[in-house]
Amino acid sequence: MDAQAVRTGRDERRRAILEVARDVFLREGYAAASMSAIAARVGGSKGTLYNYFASKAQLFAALVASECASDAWCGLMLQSDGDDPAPALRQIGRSFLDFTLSERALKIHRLVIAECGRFPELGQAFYEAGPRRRIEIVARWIALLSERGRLTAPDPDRAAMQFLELCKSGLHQKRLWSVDPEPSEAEKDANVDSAVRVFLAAYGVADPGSR
Amino acid sequence: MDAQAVRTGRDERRRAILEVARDVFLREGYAAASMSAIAARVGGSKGTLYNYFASKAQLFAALVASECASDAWCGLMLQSDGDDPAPALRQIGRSFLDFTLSERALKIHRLVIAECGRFPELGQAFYEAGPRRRIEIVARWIALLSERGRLTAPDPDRAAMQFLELCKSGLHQKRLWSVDPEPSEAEKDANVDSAVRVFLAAYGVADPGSR
DNA sequence: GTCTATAAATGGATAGAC
DNA sequence: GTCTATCCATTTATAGAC
Repeated sequence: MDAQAVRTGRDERRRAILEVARDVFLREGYAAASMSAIAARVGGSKGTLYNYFASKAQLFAALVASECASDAWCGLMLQSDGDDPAPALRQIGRSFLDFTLSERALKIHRLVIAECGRFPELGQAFYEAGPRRRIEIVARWIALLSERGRLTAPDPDRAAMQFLELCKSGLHQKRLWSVDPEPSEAEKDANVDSAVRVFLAAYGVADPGSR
Repeated sequence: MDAQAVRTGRDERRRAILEVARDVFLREGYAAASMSAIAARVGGSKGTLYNYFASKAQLFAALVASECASDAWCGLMLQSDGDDPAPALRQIGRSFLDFTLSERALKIHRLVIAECGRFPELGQAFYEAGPRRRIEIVARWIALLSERGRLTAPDPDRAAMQFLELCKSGLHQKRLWSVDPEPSEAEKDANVDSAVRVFLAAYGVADPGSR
């Protein structure tokens, strides 16, 4: 149908605009990014751009919303649910760290934090879609293993938060403040290993068989 | 002397400008803040402003540098060095949390993170003056107690990072993303208490006498 | 040193031809 | 729907009187 073709054509261009807008906003920040620059990089004109998004603020909001909806924003691999918590924790921690230290995650992290004063609802939305979601996934897993008697975590939510923070410890801050270029694989592994050790010292069960 | 009087007059005005600049930059962000607004709020004119700082970027850099030099940026109370680690840890954690969750710390945190792409050396400077300095203070204390046999932390630096991250866990993120208005005293205490528990489970020494 | 006035550029947003 | 051309506000930064 023609209507359908027009619809998909419009959607495609809309997506193209959002893609370019993401690049420009992430690189320049909200205030410094200009609609002119975005229009130029999309290839069209400013008139067309304003036909798709009524204002700069709305374009920015749409961009952040689409980013929230993306599954990539979760960044958590949680497949192994065997009985031994240690290897599963290591895998969770490592996939979390890989995602959370990626250039893409860091940039959007910086941008939303910078602008959540101007757009409070975006900060909230991002927290729910990202950190909060990850905490809940890990908390459910911890609760499950607690029921099975492989962990003793009376407050799974808190334990999950603590574990993820332990995995980040140091590395995320350094990257966020652009001090280190990027941590090595060995550094990441060391962080996760130590996090698992600390976590299990507090929430593990005495298991003489595995020692 | 006249020269001295002129010098202090200049320095005083310079300080006044920096004070206003801090307010404006923290509230608006770098790009959105305008030299006109700063000049107006200082009381003088733009001409005068440019007499003290050659450009917007240099004013911003001077502002951040003065903030780095401020002792307030440390935010760590470390007085009790008795033999029992638990109460000392609680005090360290609580003073750290009070500072790091304060409106002032959060705002400058957001600002520097937002602009460290444009001003990489500022991110570095702030990391050294803030997080890094706190970690070192705590690490030295942990090393001391390890020597005394009250803790078993083979890597004091890592242990210090982990402890501070544990204290923040959850609260700092939520505040940074402007989700929660401000945590209650009870919430802060609960976070620190749990952090101390986890930390001592991993790095404490078996001490039957205190059980 | 400090002011007023202004230059020069760029920003978001819109009008109107096609 | 898309383009060109433009409006109007605002920006950084400077010139020149005092």
